[in-house]
Amino acid sequence: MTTRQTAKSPLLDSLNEVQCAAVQHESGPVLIHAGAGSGKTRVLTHRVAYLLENLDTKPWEILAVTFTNKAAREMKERILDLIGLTARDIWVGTFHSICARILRVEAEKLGYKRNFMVFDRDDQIKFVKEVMRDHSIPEKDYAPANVVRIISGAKSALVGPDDYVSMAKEPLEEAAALVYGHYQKRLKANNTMDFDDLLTNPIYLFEADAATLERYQDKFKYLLVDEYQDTNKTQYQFLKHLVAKHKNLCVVGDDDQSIYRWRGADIQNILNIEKDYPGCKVFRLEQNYRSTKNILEVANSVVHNNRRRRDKSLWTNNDYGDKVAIIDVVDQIAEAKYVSAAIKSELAHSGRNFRDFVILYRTNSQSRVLEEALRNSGIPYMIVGGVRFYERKEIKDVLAYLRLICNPLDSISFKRIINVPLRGIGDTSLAKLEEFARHHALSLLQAAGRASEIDTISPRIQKNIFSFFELIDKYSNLKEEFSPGELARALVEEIGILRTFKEVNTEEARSRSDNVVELLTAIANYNNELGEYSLEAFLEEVALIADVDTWDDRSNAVTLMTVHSAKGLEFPVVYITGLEEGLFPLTRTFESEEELEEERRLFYVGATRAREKLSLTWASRRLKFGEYFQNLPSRFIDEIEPALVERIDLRQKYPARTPWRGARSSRNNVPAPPKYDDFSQDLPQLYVGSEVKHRKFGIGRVKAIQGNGENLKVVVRFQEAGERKLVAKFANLEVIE
DNA sequence: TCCAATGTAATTTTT
DNA sequence: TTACATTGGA
Repeated sequence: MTTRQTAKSPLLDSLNEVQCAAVQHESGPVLIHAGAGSGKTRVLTHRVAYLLENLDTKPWEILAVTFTNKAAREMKERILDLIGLTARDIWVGTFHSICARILRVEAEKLGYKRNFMVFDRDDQIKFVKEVMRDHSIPEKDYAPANVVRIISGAKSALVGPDDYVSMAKEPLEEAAALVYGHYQKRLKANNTMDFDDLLTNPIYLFEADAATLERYQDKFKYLLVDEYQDTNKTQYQFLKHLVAKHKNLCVVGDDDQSIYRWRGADIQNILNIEKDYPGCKVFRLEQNYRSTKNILEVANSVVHNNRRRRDKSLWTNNDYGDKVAIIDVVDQIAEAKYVSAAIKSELAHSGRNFRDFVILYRTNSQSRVLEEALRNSGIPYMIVGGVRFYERKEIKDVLAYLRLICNPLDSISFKRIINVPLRGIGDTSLAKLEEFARHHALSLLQAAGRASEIDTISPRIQKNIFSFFELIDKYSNLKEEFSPGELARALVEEIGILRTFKEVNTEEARSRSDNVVELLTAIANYNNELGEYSLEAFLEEVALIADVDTWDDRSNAVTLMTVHSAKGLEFPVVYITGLEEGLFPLTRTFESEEELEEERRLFYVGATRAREKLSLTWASRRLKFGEYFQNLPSRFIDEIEPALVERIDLRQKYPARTPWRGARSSRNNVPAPPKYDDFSQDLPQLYVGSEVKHRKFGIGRVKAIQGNGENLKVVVRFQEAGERKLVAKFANLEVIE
C-alpha cells in the first residue's frame, strides 16, 4: 500500500524533469513530443492521475484516446494501479470505440437506429460489389477493394458523395464516385455504419446540433490523445470540436513514428499543432529508457535521412550493448532457419524466455516460412494478424446470424446465411426475393416473412425461406429473455453447424468446429468494462477488434507480427526480416519521396522496439508468387552507420535448397546480387535442429554448427550413439526432416 | 442447386 | 504458391 501525500506527490517521484513538467501542466493545449521508449505511457497515466488528485476533476470528465484497444486496456489498468477504483469512470478507448459509444446514444439524431451494426472491410467489399453489379460497373476493371479504399479515403477526408463526384479524376475514382452515393444510402437503409462512418457521423452531428456538441464539450473537460502523429482528418476534426470550449487538449506523439499515411493519417496534424492551437505548450521527451546505445543509433542514423521531420535526437544513458547484426542469407528459407537457430542459441546462452523474442516483417505473407521453421525447431510461437479469428468463415457465419437477429435490416448478413447451412435457396431464388423486397420496399428479412406471396418461387423453396424467417424471428424474440451466451448456444445447436462439421470429420472441419466452440465461450464470458452484457455490445466490440488486441503477451511464445502491429510494443530481442529493396521499402514506394519516408519511419519503429538485441536479415532471393526474385539489400541497411553493426554473411554457409531459377519476369529487372564464391554446393543443408541420418550412428538431431565451407563442423546428438562432433564434409550426413 | 475442375490474380500496412 | 471465382457438368 502506498500512502499519498499532497505537497510533493510521490506520483511524480519516478519521473524525470520534463516528464514531471508535462504531467503538471494544468490547462490549455499541450503537445508532448515523445520519442520512442521515452516513457510517454508513463506520462499519460501519471497525468491522468495528477488531474484527478490535484485538480478538481472528475473521472468521467476525462477522455483518453489510444491507438488500439489493447493500449486502452493497459492504460486503464495502469491508472487503476495509480489511483484505484475511481479510474473506472474515465473514458479510455480508441477513436472508433469512443465514437461508437457516443453514437449508441445519439444515432437517432442522425437517422440511424440505436442498434446499428458496424461493417468490417469484408462486408464493405460485398456491399460495394452489389452496388457495382446493380449499376453494371465491371468488377474486372475496377476492383471492389480499390473502390472501397477510395471511398474510405474520401470519407476520412470528410468529403461527401456529392462533392467527391467533381473531385474524381482517374477512371477508378470516377467509378468510385458513382458507387459512393449509392453505397452510403444502402448502408443507412441497412442501419449499418462502416469504420469511417463511426468517425464522421459524430462530426456531422456536432456540426448540425450545437446543443449536443456543447453537452460533450462540457462533459469532457480534459482530453488526452496518444499516437497523435497517426490521426487523420476526421479524428483531428472530432478533437477540434470537442476541445473548442475548454481547450484542454493534451496530445502525445512522435512524427518519426507516423506510419499510417496510407490510411489517411496526416503527419501535418502534429507538425502544425502550434498553428492549430495557439499557445500550445510543447514538451520534448528525448531520453530513451528502452534501448541500448547501438540500437538507438542505428534507428537514428536511418531516420535522419528523412527530410520532412522535426529535428531532434533521441539519446540514452543505457549501455552500448551488442552491435546490431546484419545477416545476409540466400533465401527466405535460410532466413527463417537462421532466425529460429539464433533464437535457440540465444535461449541456451542467455536464460531468456520465448516471450522475449519478436520476429517482424513488412508483409503478412512473409510469416508462413518463418512459422514453418519455428515449428520444425519446436519453438512455440504466436502470430499476430494474418487470418484473424473473427474473419474466419465459420465465425462470420455465426456472427451473421447474431447480427441479423440484432439488426433485421442487415441485408449482407441475411444473404450470407440464407443458404448456410444449405436450404436449397440459391442465387435464382434469392434474386427473386430481392426483387420482391425492392418492389414492396421491404427489408430482405421482411420479404422472407412474406415468401408465400412470391409465386415465381416454387412452394417448396417458399417454405424454406419462410422457416428461415421464423428462425430469425424466434431468436429476435428470445433475445430479451436469454443471455447472449445462452442465445448463441441455442442457435448454434438449432442450425446444427457443429453436427455438420462432425460428419465431415476432416482436420479442417475439426478446427472449424473448435473455432465455433471458442466463439460460444467468448460470447458466454463476455462482459465488457462498462458492465454491458448485451449481444449488441459484443458484436460491436468484435467489429472494432484489432490484431494486436488479441495478442496475449503473457503466454510464453515467440511473437510474429508486421512492423505496423508492433507499434507501441517492446521486446528484449527483435529480428527484422526481409530488409530488401522492393520489400522493405516496398517497390511501389520508390517513386514517391513521401512514401519512402514513411517506409523509413516504419523501419525506425521496428528498430526501436528492441531493448537489448536487434538483428536485421535480408535474402538475396525470395520466393514470390511461386517464383524466385533477386534482391538487393535494403537501402536502409546502407544508411546505417557501419561502426554500429556486425555483418554476418551466411550465403555460403546455408546454400539454397531450392534450385536456382532466377527472375524471368521482365517487371523485375533488378541488377544481379553481388557475386560470391560458392564452394559448398555439395554439402547438405544443415541447421541447428535439423534431423540427420548417419551411416553408422543412425538418426540424430543437430545441436550446434561451427565453422563454414570445408571446415563446417556439426555437433549431433544421436538417438543411440549419443553426442558426436563431426566434420560435415566427411560425415556424409543425410538431412531427413 | 451443387460440386469439381479450371483459370486467374495476388501481397502492403488496418481501425 | 495459394486462394478465390467462374465455369460447366451432374
